[in-house]
Amino acid sequence: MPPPGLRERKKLETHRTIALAALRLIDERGLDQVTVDDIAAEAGVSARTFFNYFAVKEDAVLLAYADHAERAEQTIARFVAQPDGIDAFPAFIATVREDLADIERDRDEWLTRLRIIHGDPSLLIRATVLNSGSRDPMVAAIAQRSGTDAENDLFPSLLLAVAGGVLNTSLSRWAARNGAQPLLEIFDEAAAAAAAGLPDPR
Amino acid sequence: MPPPGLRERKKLETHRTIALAALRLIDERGLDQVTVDDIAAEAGVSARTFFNYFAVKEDAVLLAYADHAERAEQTIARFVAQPDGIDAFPAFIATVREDLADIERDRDEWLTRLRIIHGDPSLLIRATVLNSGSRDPMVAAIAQRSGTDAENDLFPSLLLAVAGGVLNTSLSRWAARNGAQPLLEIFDEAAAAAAAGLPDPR
DNA sequence: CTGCAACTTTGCAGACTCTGCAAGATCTCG
DNA sequence: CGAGATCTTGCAGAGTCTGCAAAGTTGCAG
Repeated sequence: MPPPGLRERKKLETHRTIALAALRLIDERGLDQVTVDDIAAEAGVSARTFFNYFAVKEDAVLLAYADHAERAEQTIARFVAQPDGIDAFPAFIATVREDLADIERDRDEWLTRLRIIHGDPSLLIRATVLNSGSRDPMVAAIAQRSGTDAENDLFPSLLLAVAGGVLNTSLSRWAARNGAQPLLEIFDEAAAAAAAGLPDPR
Repeated sequence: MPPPGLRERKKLETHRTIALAALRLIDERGLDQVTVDDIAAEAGVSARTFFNYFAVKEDAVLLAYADHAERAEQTIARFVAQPDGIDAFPAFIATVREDLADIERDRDEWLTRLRIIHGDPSLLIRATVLNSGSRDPMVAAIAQRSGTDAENDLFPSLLLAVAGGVLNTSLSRWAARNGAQPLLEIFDEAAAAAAAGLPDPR
């Protein structure tokens, strides 16, 4: 692929500028106390331009990067490339685990984002919706790897749902502790418990 | 508790009338093609009254009954009353399983509702959020039963998240098959797979 | 470096969602 | 029956989000 031109770079930059402006303002005042006009002004664009980048206000908090779809594709590719001989669930967990590094990298930004989400469940809703775009391809990839059928077998969808639960619980706990405990450590514990079928801890 | 008076009954009836009107119109035309005014007119109330019952338009599709909170309390109570000697996860699954009977009872209504939700993921978001109200009490109940700590242990939150995944996957599959396969059958299969730690099916 | 095509930003008009408030209607209960 | 509580309604207004067309930028070929 050719190197991205100025136009492309400007677009990514504008996206990020708006997203960070939204994150900052909403963290300070709360979602309801920040209007689209506020965010646009803070980011130095018109309100109309805001909506060229984000379909709804909430998305500005959630879509940190413009290349959301590409990232999902890459995650799927890495999942497919996991070594043979591993069951689909641990393979999927291992794949997601790799993505957590991105989050640890922008640690404070993500802690802020998660704090905001925790404070306003309507954002949580939106986060689920955003992931739903990559849902079907993921289910298809899981089906292929596990030799099941995405339409007829429960397994692929269930695996994705459970893995999502593991991820969400981990992120939420990590944020609740304000990052004090390493995200990977929490995630590993959660994944192990799920893989064991959630027996009562003794 | 005293028998509910006329006022109380009217309120429940209005709630249900609006909810069913919304379900019908949105099933026909799609969420975006139905305004609050449409729903209010169909239900025979003013638009302002609509908002006295539902905070946002989407809730009219999702809140079939006005006694949402009470039902959640009852579910928790039934969970706490599950026989001793069972681990928290199977006990929770058994509790949720009992609630599925309510859904099978209003079968067509629920199939419609799930079809609408499937067509518009933003509703799925909202459904998650609505459950978030009963989240903390549920987590607390799970913590108590499993002898863990809701704040410090990952187990209770994780259990709830995984069980939610099992439920959502089951409902979604049931709706995808348009009710052809019994919901309980699907749910049992999903619960068994999760309890086994999601091994690859052979 | 010019000029055109493609794309982005912007303002504006307008539909729609949702809230606060106060008046009027309806229910409860003594 | 009558006072008080509760519910419904209309209205004004803030805010979200979309379509459209004008104006500004960028990419690229000549």
